[in-house]
Amino acid sequence: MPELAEVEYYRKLWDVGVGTRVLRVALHADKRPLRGLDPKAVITALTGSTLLGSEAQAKQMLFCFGRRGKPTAWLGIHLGMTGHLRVEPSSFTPEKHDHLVFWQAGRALVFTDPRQFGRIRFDEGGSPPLWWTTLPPAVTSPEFTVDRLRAFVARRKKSTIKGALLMQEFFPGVGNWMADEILWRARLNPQRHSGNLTPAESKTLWHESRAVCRIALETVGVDFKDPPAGWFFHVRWSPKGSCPRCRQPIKTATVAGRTTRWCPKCQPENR
DNA sequence: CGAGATGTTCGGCT
DNA sequence: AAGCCGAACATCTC
Repeated sequence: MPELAEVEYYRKLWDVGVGTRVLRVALHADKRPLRGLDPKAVITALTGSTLLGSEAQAKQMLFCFGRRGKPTAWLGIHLGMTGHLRVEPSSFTPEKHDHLVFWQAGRALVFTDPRQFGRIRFDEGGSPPLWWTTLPPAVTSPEFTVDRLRAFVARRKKSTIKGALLMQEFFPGVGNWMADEILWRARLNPQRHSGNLTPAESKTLWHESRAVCRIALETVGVDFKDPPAGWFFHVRWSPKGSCPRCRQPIKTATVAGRTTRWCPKCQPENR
């Protein structure tokens, strides 16, 4: 489920626990999401510490823990394909897929991931870890310029545009449904090669990437409500959907290894 | 029951 | 040699 905006939504769910001490930690040390992290190090560092705050970037979340108001440990969570966060009462008992639980007074903060493609990271220290501070510029940021996008698609000329949009190194946070939404709005066929985009098409791709990320964060990211009416989002979950603009039946194919849907009329192949 | 699922990583091939 | 593709990961749902 989780792309850019869903990740932001889940991050905020744990805000109720910010400023509060962690009384107990439970984790599934031998399961995939912990990726071999030393369970003792995590439990020792976080038990008795206070959740100081959190941030989301791309498909990643960073939770800061500390003592006496000073940061001492950093927990990263990537939700993978099926991960999510939630809050339970303090009487909560973890089940099979609850890989990480923080009990505080009156509540439990829970990370669940049945398919276990998610990933926990953990670092101690006074400042955010390198893997966090070196994430690429957000699509919605001023550093995400049309010139950088043109250079990127030119370099990835053998990749389909759909494939390029899924590359986290340049489009951090964009996932399968957002990529389809961006291409539909930009009227670009997902199977076209990145290297064939005209300068004008690259500019449209840049513009729509930013619009989709921004609006998704304002809707899905705030309270998990659907994106606005008229978005491709609403028809792309079934092969029988029709284009919100022209009512043409949409097409389905595997592009860049992912199920991809588009409007054959609005997004023609033209090579 | 089999296919496919909103993600990443790795190995193999060009 | 960079970069693309398909398979693998582990489980659940339709």
